[in-house]
Amino acid sequence: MARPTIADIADRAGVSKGAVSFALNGRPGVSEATRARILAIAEQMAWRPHSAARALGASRVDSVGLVIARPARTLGVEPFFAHLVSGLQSGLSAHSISLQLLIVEDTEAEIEVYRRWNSEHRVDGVILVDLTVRDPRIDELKALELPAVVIGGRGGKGNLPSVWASDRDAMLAVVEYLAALGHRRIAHVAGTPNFQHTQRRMRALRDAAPRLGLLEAPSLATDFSDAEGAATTRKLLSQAVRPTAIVYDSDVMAVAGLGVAMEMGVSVPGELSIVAFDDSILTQLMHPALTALSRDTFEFGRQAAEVLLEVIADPTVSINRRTADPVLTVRESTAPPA
Amino acid sequence: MARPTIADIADRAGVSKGAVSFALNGRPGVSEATRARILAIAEQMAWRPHSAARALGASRVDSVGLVIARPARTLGVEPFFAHLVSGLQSGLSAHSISLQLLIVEDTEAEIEVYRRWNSEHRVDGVILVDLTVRDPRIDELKALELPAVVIGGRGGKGNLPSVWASDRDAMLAVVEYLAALGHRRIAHVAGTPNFQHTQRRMRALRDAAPRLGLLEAPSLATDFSDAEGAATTRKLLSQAVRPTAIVYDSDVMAVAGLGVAMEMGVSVPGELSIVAFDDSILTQLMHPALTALSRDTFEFGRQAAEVLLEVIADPTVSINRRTADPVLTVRESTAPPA
DNA sequence: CTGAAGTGATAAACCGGTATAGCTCCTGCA
DNA sequence: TGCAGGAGCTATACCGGTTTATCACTTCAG
Repeated sequence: MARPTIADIADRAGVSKGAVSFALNGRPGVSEATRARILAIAEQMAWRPHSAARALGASRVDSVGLVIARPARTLGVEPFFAHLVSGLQSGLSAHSISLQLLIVEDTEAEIEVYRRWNSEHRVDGVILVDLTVRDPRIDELKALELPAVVIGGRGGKGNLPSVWASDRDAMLAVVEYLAALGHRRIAHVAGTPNFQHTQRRMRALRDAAPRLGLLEAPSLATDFSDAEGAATTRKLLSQAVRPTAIVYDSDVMAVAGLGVAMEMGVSVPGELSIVAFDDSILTQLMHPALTALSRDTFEFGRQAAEVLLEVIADPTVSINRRTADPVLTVRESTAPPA
Repeated sequence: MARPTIADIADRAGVSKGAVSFALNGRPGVSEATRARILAIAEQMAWRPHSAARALGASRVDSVGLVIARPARTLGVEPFFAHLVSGLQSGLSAHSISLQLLIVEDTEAEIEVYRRWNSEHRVDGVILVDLTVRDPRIDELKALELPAVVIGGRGGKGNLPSVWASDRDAMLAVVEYLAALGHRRIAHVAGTPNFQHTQRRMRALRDAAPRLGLLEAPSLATDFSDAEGAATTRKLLSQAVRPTAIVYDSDVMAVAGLGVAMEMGVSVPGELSIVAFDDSILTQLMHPALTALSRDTFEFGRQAAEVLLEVIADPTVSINRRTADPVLTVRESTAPPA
């Protein structure tokens, strides 16, 4: 037989389709004896639910979506997303729910995807990353009534459920460590100021500067690319009075920055300490290896999956789950200033 | 109205459900006038097909799958997959077909996924990557009668449709260039010998060695990790007579190798030339920047999508499409030997 | 003028599940 | 003895499309 249906099982067991459905879904309506018999037959016939049929009757699809709106070129190098996706899948597969992944060019296209997914009933909910200030996606998702979980920051004004770690505490951990080493001129090569996480980091640094007695603590915006990371570093190191430490908002930019330092003959960590705000093989392969802030992105994804499933089950709940803080992994790129 | 169905459209247009279905799918059975009227109403009501309903009646799901069996840690750093996925999606979205992406630990789990997808009718076909020698997936997919396209090599003994570039020609381009520079001792830090592409590269080097007058041209197997790449490099550079050039099967290993050269005081490209078999930001960020073989992975993915759709439409066709050869991007890590 | 073929449509079955109303026993209690 | 109530199961409607059998009507050839 090509592909058994519950009707086939019902025939074989001498019961009705309904009874089989009850038995397979573990809901009351059949005796334990009958249930066991049906389950045994289903097992033996290697029955699997037809996902489309199930999605048609009930209205869940057992599938959630993740849209990433970044140019693929940037993506390739960001270990963040690969780990996130793995974690999400690990959290979802326990409930045999699949993940739809889509990479698009911009937020506009991303919103279009949500509309389509929603109207075609392709997903039960979505995961949101890279929240921006006054993010248009929030209103859109509210309007569509599509369950969603925000990753990396609280759910914004729409108060969507979220899974987040404290960017503020992370930034504080970094600068407090640098200050303890004796650094007083610390620069911050930030990401896109439009992103909320970038803003939180900039604010944390600005707030901490007086308390730590920093003479200088500028945050410089970039587009997260290696090119702008390098350019910004070049500018910083060309000043009459250089910073003695630079904090980069991503591993890619930190690596680019290290390249500039070498090119300009600035020794790391002798004359300049470098810290990356994200850890990856990239930071470990460098010479010197870079001190970096490591987060458990896999676990992040797993928790996001969990929260999303709760939200799908009950769209009224509002969860804001804080995850473990990132930890500073000290390597060779940081030392007391000369 | 929450979500219009074809029944709603039929009501509004004063025709039957069947007529609406015919009109929307561009098949005969309705007059041009009626068709136009129905299409206008559907448009106005913002109707979208319910994917599950469609999948139930017909037996296509408008969704294809890609399973990657590699540890997520490796994945993050491989730009290859991000570009491939983007390319696939670009090729698929033109036909509004979605991509199911799954990352699993090993081939066994991968096969399990194919079985599940097939029995749950979740995908119309799949893309296969990292073909191994006597790959068990081929027989499995044949048995499941699940349309599939192999990426990166011909379809193996099962003769599955494929999209590929010539690893042989690529390797020849690299060693011929190195030989032309004057190198006679070239080592090859290869990947997993279990992978077909690794084998093809090893064979190409071995075959070309006599013709190019190479004194030495060993291929050393690794697991593609940065750790083994470094260890193998250390061994090569510890020999009494060192190779003057090393070709690495991946960008990550090449970077690790460069690190070892620096650590051992071997100047690049002065005493050692380095070539990476894959290009990425990684190779560009190094100092010196690495000479690398660049392939158009995005285009690769796009073509694979195209071929897969053809195979789904007609499972009997056997396409083996060869794509553009990779080109050697020369940077600072290669020079004539001392 | 009749029969055959073709056009444009409809009604109903169907895909594989889920949800529900209702039926048949059996048990317990007044 | 009678009846309420629940357990266990069946029959059937339903989800939103696609597909097929059928039918009314026109047209055209013989």
